[in-house]
Amino acid sequence: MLKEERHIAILNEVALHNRVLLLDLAEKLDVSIDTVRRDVKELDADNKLKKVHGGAISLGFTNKSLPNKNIYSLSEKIIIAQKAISLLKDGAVIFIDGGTTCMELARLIPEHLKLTCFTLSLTVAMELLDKENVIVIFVGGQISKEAQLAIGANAIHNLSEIKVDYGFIGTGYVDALHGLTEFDWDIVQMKKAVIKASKKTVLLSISEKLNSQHRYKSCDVNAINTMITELHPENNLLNLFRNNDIRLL
Amino acid sequence: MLKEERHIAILNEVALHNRVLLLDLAEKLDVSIDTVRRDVKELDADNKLKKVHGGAISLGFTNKSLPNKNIYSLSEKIIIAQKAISLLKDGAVIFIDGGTTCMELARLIPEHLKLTCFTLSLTVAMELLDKENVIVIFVGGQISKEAQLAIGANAIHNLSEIKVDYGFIGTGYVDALHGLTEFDWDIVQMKKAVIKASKKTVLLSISEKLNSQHRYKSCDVNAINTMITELHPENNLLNLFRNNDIRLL
DNA sequence: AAAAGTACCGCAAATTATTGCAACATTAAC
DNA sequence: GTTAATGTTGCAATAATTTGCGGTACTTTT
Repeated sequence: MLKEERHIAILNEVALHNRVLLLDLAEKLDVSIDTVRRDVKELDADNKLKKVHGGAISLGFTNKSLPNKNIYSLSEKIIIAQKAISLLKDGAVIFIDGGTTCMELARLIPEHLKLTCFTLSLTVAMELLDKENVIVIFVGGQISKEAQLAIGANAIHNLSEIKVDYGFIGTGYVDALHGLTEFDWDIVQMKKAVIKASKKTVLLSISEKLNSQHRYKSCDVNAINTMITELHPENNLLNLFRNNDIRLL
Repeated sequence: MLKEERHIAILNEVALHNRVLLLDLAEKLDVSIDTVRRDVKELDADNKLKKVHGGAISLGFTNKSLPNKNIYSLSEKIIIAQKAISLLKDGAVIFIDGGTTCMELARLIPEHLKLTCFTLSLTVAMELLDKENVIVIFVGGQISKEAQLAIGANAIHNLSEIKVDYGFIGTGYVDALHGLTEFDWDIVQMKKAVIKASKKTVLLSISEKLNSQHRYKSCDVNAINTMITELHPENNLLNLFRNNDIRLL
């Protein structure tokens, strides 16, 4: 077998599976592992793939995670944010949660829209400062370093004194049976307070989070009035959520 | 499973749920927890995520990396901030105002110093998040778009319920005769509330602001306990302030 | 203060890489 | 056609990396 043939075959495998073990390649191509190793080394030098310990990985696969600046699943989140914005009319009083999806919501609020926005999130508040027609109210309290948002008794108390038209929240995990769950106890307390402070609660979640759960529960799914994913409302993945009186968007 | 594969999988999980336990990762990836720990350590070193006790959290849009704007008279402000920091001891409870000088103070707080910091400023709060030993409490309220800090009745009321050891404030204008003055009525109200909430008030001001005034008055100069400029305390420019019982630094 | 959970260190085993070398094939030159 | 030069391949010895485990130190929680 010619070297060129092998190179093409190797690139094929990598393109197909995103990753390949040298041992598998050696077996498949029926050459020694040393040869495969040398081949992969060359291909790596030519930037055709990335050689790693024990195998090779497709460039596309690795590059995707390199630009860390980019928000994970940004395009899906933009779809979600736009659906959420379609709910809003001038004069609405809303709450915007933290998290990247809610951040997109904040970012995509149109300039002309007149809103009053409550938030617990420093970054969301910063983002909203650019919106000429948005009144921003930060619900004070101790700031969680990890989540970059206000938590604690004071924040909860402050929330207890308001009632917004829409509360847009994210969640760490969501499951039709187990409801909205989180990793952090503190965060759960905040979600509960937000839900209580909202006439209508709108959940923003990318579909990848569906059917996952963690230790602490924020609420049941039917505590949510509207659920927005990047999927079409009729999508089969949402079937489990169709039973409850949830509006799917 | 290749190491790179795991790295990508870990970043996915972190991006998806913001936070994950090492134990969960170990189970999901079917490797020992030591391996996951080492992986997370590497990813942390590469600034792909943040490793925390027991798990990892997403950098997300945490990566503030705000372009260090050209701050006017930065070197003077650094001198002032360092003098201010010399007042602080472990366990102190302080308030930090908005403005670029106070921002420098926040930025230059040493890592080891254990503080509880109240603030009205979004940017100061963001800056303080990086300080491991600083508890950050944001005094909530409506956010002024220009000043990027909380103003209004709610914020003032919140301030009325606290008493900090040191209140570090800036001012728009300062004059020995006319005291501290501002351009904005709203801001003056906040300064007053901060002074009331501080056992000792420390004014941070570059010398360029000395002997200037504007329309609304926050307080008289002798309402200030300590005044810090970039000048040596014996400098003649400070003569007018030496009369009052102000400590010059 | 005690207990549980977590992190760090060093070690040994397993896996993978590298290197030098010999065998073989291919190419080029005479 | 023969020879020398070059390139390729497989092998073996050695080096490096990776991984899980045990012990210990450190954190957090109770």
